[in-house]
Parts: sequence; C-alpha cells; structure tokens
Amino acid sequence: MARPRVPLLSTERIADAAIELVDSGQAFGVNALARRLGVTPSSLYNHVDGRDGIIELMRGRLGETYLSESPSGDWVEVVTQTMRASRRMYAEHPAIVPLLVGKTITHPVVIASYDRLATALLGAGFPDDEVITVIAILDSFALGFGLDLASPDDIWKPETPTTSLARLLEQAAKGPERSDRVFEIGLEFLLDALRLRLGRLDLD
Amino acid sequence: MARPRVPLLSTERIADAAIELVDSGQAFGVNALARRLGVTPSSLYNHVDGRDGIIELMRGRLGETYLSESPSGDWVEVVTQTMRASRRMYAEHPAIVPLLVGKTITHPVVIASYDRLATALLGAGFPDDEVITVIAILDSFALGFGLDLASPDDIWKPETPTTSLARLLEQAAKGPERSDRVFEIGLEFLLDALRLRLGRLDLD
DNA sequence: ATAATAAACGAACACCATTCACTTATCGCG
DNA sequence: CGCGATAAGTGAATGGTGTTCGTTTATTAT
Repeated sequence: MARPRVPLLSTERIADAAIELVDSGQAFGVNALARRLGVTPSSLYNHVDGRDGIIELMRGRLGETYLSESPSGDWVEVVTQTMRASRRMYAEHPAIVPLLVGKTITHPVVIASYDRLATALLGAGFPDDEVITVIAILDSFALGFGLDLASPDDIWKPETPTTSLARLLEQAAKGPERSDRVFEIGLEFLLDALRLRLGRLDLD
Repeated sequence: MARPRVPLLSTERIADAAIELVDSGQAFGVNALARRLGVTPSSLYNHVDGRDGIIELMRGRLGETYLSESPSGDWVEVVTQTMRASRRMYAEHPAIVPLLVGKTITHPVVIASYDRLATALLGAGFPDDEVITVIAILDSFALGFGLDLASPDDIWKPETPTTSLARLLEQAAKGPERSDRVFEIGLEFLLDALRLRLGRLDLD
C-alpha cells in the first residue's frame, strides 16, 4: 500500500491505541502498537518521533482526560482535587506509570496542571523557593502510588523470617479499596503537614 | 576459553560491576555488563538468572552497604535514619532507581530494613493495619526523591507560557544541595504528619 | 579413575526500535 | 488545470537486545 486516500493514522489514534495496549496488560512496544493499529511499524514514524515520542503522547492524552479541568476553591481544594485526579489517572491506567517514570514532562495540559498547583501554593503563602519543593513532594507521592498499583504482585516478598513485616503483609487486604484508603490517609498526612508548615511560616 | 582455573565471575563481582556500569552513566544491559567484566554475555547465565536477576543482585549489594546497620533510638530516630540511609543510597547511585522501580523486593538485607521500620512503627502505637500504609508512604517518598535525582535534566520543561511554574523552575537552584534541602523538608513534613496522627490515635 | 558438575565460549534466535528507498495519494500555487 | 512538494503508507535492512543451547575443559566428589 502506498499513501491511502484517507489517513490510517493520527497522533490521537496512536496515543489511544498505545494506552489501550498497555491497559491490556501486554508489554508496550512499537511493533506491538503497529500490529494493533493494523499498520507497519515504520508507518508510525510519519506521525511520531520514536518510542519516547509515543510515550509523551500518551501522557498528554491521559492529561487531557484527567487533568484538564481546573480545580476551584482554596489551596487545600486545589491540592486535593489535583492529587485525586492524578490518583484516578494512575489507578485506571497503572501499567503506564513505569513508562512515564524519569521522563521530562512537556505536554502543555500536564504542565498546566502543575502550574495551577504552583499558583495555589504561592497564594497560600508558601515562599517562592519552597513551592517547587512541595510540588516535588506531592508528585513523588502520587507517582509512588501509581507504581504501587502498577506492580503486579507484592512489593515486598520476605523469604526469610521477619519480626513484623511478614505478618503485616499477610493481613493487609490487597484490593483496590485498601489502596484507596492508603491514598486518602497519605493525602491527609500531607495536607496536615502543609498546614503545619504554613502555620510556622506565619509565626516568623 | 573453556572453564578457567580460577573463576572469572561471582555474584558479588557481577553486582559490583553492574553498579559501576550504571553509575558510569551508560545504559544498563547484559551485553555491556559482560563487556565490562571481560566476559561473554552467556557466561553470566552460569551465575545469575537473567537481567532481572542481576538487578535484584544490585539492590541487595546496595542494601548491604547502606541499609545493613540497625538504627537505634525511638521510632522517630528509626524512621529518620532509615530514610536518610535510603536517600544517601539513591543519591550516590541515582541511575539505578529506574531499574528498581516496580520490581518485587526479596533480598533479606533490604527486607530487614523495612521490617525494622515496621517494628518501630508498631512500637510507636500505630495500629497493625496502618503500618504497611505508613511504610508505603515513606517508601514512595524515598523513591520519588531517587527518581528526582535520576532524571538527567529537568522534570518539567514548559514549552508554553505558565502563570508561576516557569519562573519558579528558573530560580530553583538545581544542585545537590537543593535536593538535600528538599529532602529534609519533606522528611520533616512526614514526621510532623506521623506525630499528628499518633496524637489523634491517643485521643480515641 | 572416573563420573558429575561448574564455568567459560561461540553460534544462533527471536525480538526490538529505527532508518531508508520507494510508491502513491493529496494539497497548494502559478 | 497542471505540477511540484509534501504526506503517508510499504517492505527491506540494520544494529542492538536478552536469552538458549551445544561444546569444551577444569574442578570436585565418589
């Protein structure tokens, strides 16, 4: 086939198929993606710049779905809603997390989400040089939970006797509702800590 | 070469060379590792079970170096020292973090470190079903910082105008001392939150 | 001494991302 | 309208990856 009358591919279609692919549990790869799209691997390179380009495309696509609407309310609301949105994104597409890890974020929609966070924290009273810090902490928290969901079996598997860990792991319910509880508790932790920090700043 | 009079390889040697390899900035790979060891890739399979086996070996080796000594003191000390040790480990070997991410932890030394954390938190008064939660949060925090250090260039690269983010990123010092400060603040956050939680539990 | 095992090698395999020459359809412009 | 430029597909080829297998040979155990 040479150039078709109507294009078979577009960045949206590629991104969607890529997300479908990783959601399906199969390993992400250019060849597998092309197969799923009914197309030759080399065709993709007319639309996208390589494997990493496709991954960044996926991040953007998910960002559009989960992070595009602007949260309203005070800074606590903004943080809470943004974190919950990220959490929902990762929870519904956990297998994508390992692909995103360690890659620079450029997609405007995703950047905008972090930007809103930054603005809200500035408004709350956090000093300039601390805002990026706080965001980094929040981000690592959300990402950590994404990874938690992405790991297929247990994170810890003791093969040697332990004092407490093995017992705790056994009785820890391993369903999605446990992960939800963990997340909500963790979020509450973080918000408490941020309020505390803000209170201390007011004293100076 | 057939079997040599004195073995060229051992799990320790393989682990050390693998750590050297990723520390050197080059991509981790079985072939590259074999080359560095002056050996054929297939030789490695006499000692180790594949790529993932080598990675788990690296985790164990680093655990021995950074996480083997038992922290002393109350639970705050245990958490603080364990977190600082992890942090130092990741800071000095950042490139290994993306390899560890999402893989089950089995190595006894590393498991023991988490176990001490669990025991300390139990002793502090955290209920059974919350300890794993807290550890997961601490862990995702440490891992997040590891990833932060591992990312070669900036995590966020806005290519579109932003309200606050771009400005904050510019003025954010990007050296190791900034990362240190970020970590210490984050750790303080977490400890505050944990103390708060403990106080609330006492009220019930 | 002899059998079993351990540890190296080299060849082969299947896969993977990427590039390149090539064909052909569509679009923009004089 | 015609024509060149570009866009979008193909298929073949490349260099790289992790892994397996058969082979050789040294060491160890019986």
